[in-house]
Amino acid sequence: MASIRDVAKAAGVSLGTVSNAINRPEILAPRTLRKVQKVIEDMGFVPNASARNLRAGRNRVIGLVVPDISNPFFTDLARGVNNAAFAAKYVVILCNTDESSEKESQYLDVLSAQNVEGILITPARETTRALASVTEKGIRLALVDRPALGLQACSVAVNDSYGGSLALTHLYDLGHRSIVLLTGSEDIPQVADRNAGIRETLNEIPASDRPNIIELRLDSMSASNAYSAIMKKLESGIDFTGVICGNDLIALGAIRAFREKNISVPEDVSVIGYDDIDFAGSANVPLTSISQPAYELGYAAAELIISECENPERHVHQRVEFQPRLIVRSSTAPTKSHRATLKIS
Amino acid sequence: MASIRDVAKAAGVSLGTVSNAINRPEILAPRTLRKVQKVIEDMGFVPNASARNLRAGRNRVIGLVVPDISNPFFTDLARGVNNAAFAAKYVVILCNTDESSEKESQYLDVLSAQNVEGILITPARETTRALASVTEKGIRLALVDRPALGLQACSVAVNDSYGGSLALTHLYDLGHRSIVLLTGSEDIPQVADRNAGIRETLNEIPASDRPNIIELRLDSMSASNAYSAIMKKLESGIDFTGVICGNDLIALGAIRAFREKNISVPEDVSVIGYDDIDFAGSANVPLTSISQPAYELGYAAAELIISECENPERHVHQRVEFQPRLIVRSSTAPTKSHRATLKIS
DNA sequence: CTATCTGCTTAAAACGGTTCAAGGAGAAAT
DNA sequence: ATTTCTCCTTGAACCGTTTTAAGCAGATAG
Repeated sequence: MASIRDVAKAAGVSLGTVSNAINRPEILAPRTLRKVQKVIEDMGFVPNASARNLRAGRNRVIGLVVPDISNPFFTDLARGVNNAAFAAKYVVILCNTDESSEKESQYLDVLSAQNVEGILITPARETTRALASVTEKGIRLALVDRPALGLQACSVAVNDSYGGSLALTHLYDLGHRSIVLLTGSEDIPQVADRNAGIRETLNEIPASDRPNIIELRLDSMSASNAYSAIMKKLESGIDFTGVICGNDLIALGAIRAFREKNISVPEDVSVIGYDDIDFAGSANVPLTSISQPAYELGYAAAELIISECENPERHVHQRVEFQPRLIVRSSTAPTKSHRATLKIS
Repeated sequence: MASIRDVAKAAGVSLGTVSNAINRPEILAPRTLRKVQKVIEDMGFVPNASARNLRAGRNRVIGLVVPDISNPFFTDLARGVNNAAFAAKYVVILCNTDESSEKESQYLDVLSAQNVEGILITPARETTRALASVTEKGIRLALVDRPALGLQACSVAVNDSYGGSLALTHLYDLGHRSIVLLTGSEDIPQVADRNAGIRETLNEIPASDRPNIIELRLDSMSASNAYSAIMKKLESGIDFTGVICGNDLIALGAIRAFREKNISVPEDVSVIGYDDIDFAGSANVPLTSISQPAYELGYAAAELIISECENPERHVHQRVEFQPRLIVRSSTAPTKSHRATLKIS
């Protein structure tokens, strides 16, 4: 590998001049500059990033730590991060923790050893300790889809509570007054927040008109689990007209169960998903869902941390919040009685 | 940030000894080792990777360049790469090229500036030139899901031709003799290979019994495109009993069209997908599909390149090929006439 | 003709590690 | 008591850059 010295020798200048040609071309005499640039070109010289980083203390690398890259939400997020980074000539190290906080803390060590300038993370649990030690090492942090619990850091999030509210309001407006809430464990902050949003919205409704909520918890938020849960629930008859699902796969699993029992969606039961995955619109019953701007989330987070890295002194930590959007498709409809009232009025 | 010198001072030893404590603990006297380790622990010292890399010429970083991380195939692949890397204490820089060969070559430059030890890549097009220049810089290369076109490099691939053959054979065995091939552009090597496999298998069948293939090309391999294509095809009646799809989304789109036209899957038409995405088994009609071991592919590729990095002299380039598997679910069945013959015999 | 200024270029000192030849301190052998 | 060994530890060189202070030459001014 050619080094800056080789270039200097070949160009007949000192090594400092070559460095200037690369980093501050404007201070060189035009003739010298051209001469050096030609040699660099000819030799295919690429400055060694390690040496550069060692000296300058910067390396244009950020880390992205996510719990599950297979989840389309995080895949989109990662795309956003990557594109924002690419635009700023940064590079991102992807760390997938498989929801394990042990792996997470190991990855944090690796990233700090790699000297990354910043870390974007969706912490598995309340990993505040490990995170604090990262910031102590001077690595900037931005929390994605989690609040910055007392940490000096930026954060980017989706308003999950509002997302829950959106779902409930939609079904409420369609006349649904008995609704199954088919979701995962409240250990997952997003789930907890959405449920909180649902309850809050519920309380704003006059008690007389307040929908009845039937909570069904799944161990794992998969289609097959949802299918079984609904099948079991249907054994004791059907005492609801709407289902709010923790994600789209759950919704699809539920719909499969309904179809099998000859319960029509949305005529008999309305089903609303969450995440608006790619396939939601092409599903057998195109799915009404809550869309999360995952790509934008990632893009914004990366921009935020990169601007902090470029301009540490002028940076102020901020909290960016994105709003989820209700995407209405064909899996939700007014209840029969609601349709009747609509006709009357 | 604490440096190795600070540790040395605090522990009352020389800086070389600290280095040895980290890299070759076995040569230190146990007492010294413990003393140094304690100080390292207390100070939370993490060696600076840039300095280390600068000196040692190694940094335990590999790059992964994929055309589309949103594609579940590449997502799984990335998970495999990440896990294999993690196990070997390597770290991976993820580069998503959005199928653009310009972005790809820019990423290759960035990676070589970052001094990565190796690059795993699924080249967008025939990018041989840019790749050759990468190997010249001493960066090791492994091709993923593409043959190593004359390059000195390892490669890891899935036998796509065999995958196509599997699909055709499955339908053939079920008695299908008129089959729609609903796929994307043959510019995509995988598509081309699968189709080649199909044609090859076709030619091995006696002409008298050879299925008729109706090729339908989609601009983009999405569910909605597939839906429209099938709807249009059905306008001119139904002259086929089976559909081989370029991927699972296509299959799901096709099934939606059939359902809408009251054509039953698999009674009237058998549909087979490709990729065996996560959701395939939970779909409304659980999908028969060809499963690609994407995770294993990634894992193997990463292992391969890491072993090459660790042991350059002892390494011989190899070509690893994985076989796709047929996963039979409920979207394929014997044709009516075939069922009849089965009953007779 | 000397003094001052301007505009480039250069030499040398970091940056934070790894590695290796050389040194030192005990223990064992003579 | 001296020599020889063994086992650790040490100091210094080096990796490839960036950066800064100093140097040099030519131009302008006095």
